[in-house]
Amino acid sequence: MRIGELSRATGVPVPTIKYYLREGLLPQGELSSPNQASYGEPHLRRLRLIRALVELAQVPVAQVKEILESLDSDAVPLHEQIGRAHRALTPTRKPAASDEARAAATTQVTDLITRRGWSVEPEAPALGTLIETVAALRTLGQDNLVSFLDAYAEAVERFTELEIDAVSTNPTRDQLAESVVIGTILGETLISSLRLLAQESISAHRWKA
Amino acid sequence: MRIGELSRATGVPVPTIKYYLREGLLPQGELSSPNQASYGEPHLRRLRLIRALVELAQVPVAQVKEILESLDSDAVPLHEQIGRAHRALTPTRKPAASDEARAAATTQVTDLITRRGWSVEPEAPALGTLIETVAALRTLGQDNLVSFLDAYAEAVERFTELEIDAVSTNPTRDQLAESVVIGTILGETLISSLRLLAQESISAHRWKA
DNA sequence: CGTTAATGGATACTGCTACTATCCATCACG
DNA sequence: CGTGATGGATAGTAGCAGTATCCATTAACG
Repeated sequence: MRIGELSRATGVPVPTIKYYLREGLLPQGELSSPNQASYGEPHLRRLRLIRALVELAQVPVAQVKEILESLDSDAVPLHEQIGRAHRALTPTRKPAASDEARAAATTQVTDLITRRGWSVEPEAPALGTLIETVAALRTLGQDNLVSFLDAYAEAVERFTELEIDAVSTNPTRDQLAESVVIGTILGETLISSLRLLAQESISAHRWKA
Repeated sequence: MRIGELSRATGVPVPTIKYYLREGLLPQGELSSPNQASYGEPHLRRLRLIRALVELAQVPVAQVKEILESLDSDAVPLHEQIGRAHRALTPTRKPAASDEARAAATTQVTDLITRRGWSVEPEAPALGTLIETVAALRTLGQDNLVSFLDAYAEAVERFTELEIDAVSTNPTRDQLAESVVIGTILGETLISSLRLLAQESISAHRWKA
């Protein structure tokens, strides 16, 4: 397959594919002559994955690169691969909430984690986001929403477990890792759309006319 | 309150506040002289909301503006207000999936909606995203994840209902609308962090060393 | 009452991201 | 042999989210 066919098969413009090659998102094709390379099935799959992450899930290109690198490093254990992907997904945010608000949110969140028996290391990237979010919700006067933390956590735990079971049927380690990452990222887009639809439906029943 | 105090109270730099004023995200303060304006409690709340949406939820400034406008238009019915916010949140995406893939995804999604008895208009902004996501998942060979659509939908429906009940305790219509919008957007950040944590925990139990 | 610092308003500039566009020296194919 | 595509390099672009600068006031302190 040459670059043009790759482009036709996916709808991605040739210059964009060249850009992904430059950035190292897409591995180089095999060179048969100084200006002739051939791409295979893996390139096609990879390119589709890139587009799904960039377009649908709105993941920045730089982070897609990190995620793909974590997928390709099959020397490291699976749990660590997932950790890297998580880190790539979580922007390091400077603390915005006030100190008191964050302190309160921190205890609430750690309590929740203890209550659910989750084993989460204190440097988990998502922890900071969760704490800041809880703090922000309180500061914005939405304490009643915060009171659902447990309900959210339970629901999330339930289907994350389902998801990991499903994904565990993958034959090879590589495919398993890929499924986890795709599931994490596209799963989020999925859930978020479902949420909007559910909301629209409920809002229609409750408040329409 | 003058702009400097607003800045000190929120940690947002003065030039940034000026920028939000320029862009119409933040209403003008009351002018007492040609170069002296005073801002009140509402401005403070509004500014905090803007920062939460921009920083935590990563909503683009232009869309925050639309969302705030939908909140401020209290002449229109609540359901329509929510619809506008949803529209602001959903980027109009050009179809990326192949026609067959999208057709299949479309029937699957509409079936789901019928099954759940949701009332969703066909132009609902989230519908397109959901369909494209399902199509992408199939194209990427993740059919087993798609098989959870129903489980996701059920869980989502359950806590969306809870959420709306909670939010309905708000005394005024304005506050209700604001709560719905904050809940929709920050709730998503919340769920997404919880999901990462749950995943980390389960992955630790299952695959660590 | 004079001086210093802050303010509102306008305009310009910056850094970053995700591409596009252009060029050019090969190749492949009819 | 000519035409069009290719790989590779370099340069340019549009949009976004602020920053920076300037200016003519005005507030606040000593």
